[in-house]
Amino acid sequence: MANLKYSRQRAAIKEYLCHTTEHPTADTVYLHIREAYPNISLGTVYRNLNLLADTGEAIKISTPDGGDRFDGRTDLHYHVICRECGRVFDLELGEQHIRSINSLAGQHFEGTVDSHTILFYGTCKNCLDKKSKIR
Amino acid sequence: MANLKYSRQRAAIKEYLCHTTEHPTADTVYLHIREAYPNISLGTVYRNLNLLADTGEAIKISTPDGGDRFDGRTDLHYHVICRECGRVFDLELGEQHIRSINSLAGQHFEGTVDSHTILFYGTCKNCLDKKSKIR
DNA sequence: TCCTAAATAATAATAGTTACTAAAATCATT
DNA sequence: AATGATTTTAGTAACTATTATTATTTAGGA
Repeated sequence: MANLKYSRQRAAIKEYLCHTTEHPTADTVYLHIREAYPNISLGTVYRNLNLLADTGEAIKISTPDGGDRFDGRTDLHYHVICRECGRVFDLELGEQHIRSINSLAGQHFEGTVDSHTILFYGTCKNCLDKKSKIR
Repeated sequence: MANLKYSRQRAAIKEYLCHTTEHPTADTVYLHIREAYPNISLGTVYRNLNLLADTGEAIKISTPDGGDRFDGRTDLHYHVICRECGRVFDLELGEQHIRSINSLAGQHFEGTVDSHTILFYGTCKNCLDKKSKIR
């Protein structure tokens, strides 16, 4: 499965993902990496993002609107989408909660459950502050 | 918001969604409704599915691979995707669990959390049986 | 340095979905 | 039942996100 060769482009993409918390889309990654590698192609970005997701070096987050987003943080955690600004935030509940949600689900399903993703919806601190200023 | 006029096509789509548990994609709905309304167009299906989702008469489920799926069951519940066959199943944990997951998340987030969706991954009973026969 | 496999940029192609428009259907009012 | 304002439709074009193709370049072991 892993006949991977080093590439500057992939290294730059991983580097970027690991140092941002904005959960960028492929296109956002593309626009960013482009500053250092002006001829990088969008296809290369997609291929490497999927590669990183396959090797567990990144996480792909499916959101209902807009394209998929990517996260360089790979420990088990969840995400909150702010309904106001659309930004995606990390949310950590702790492994014991994650496991208990899985087993709870397993008890209610005629089969096995081994993992899950949760997408929370709400309003981020920033947008709450903005709203309270208007009132 | 609601200047809705009746349409046979929308009624048929809702009827179908309410009587199936297969969580069809827009295309699957299209192929089905076509049997009764051979000239219905895919655009009409999409428009009505989104309309039903907007009015709360159906739920739109975003899955990582393939198109969105729709569910005529509108009470709060979750979904399990079988990794083997790709089918989507309903899973009910009960309102108290749903609320407690929301409030737990709220405690770990600098903002407010008002809802969430969970997508569980596992293996359905059918596929477990098939696997055990092979061994 | 040479060679092979992998990665790239550029482009074409695909999937899923939304937008547009003239014609048809709905439905309240006559 | 006919009128008319509004919505919905079918058909089609357009768009967005993503994957596939391919000739060229690059990585890295022998």
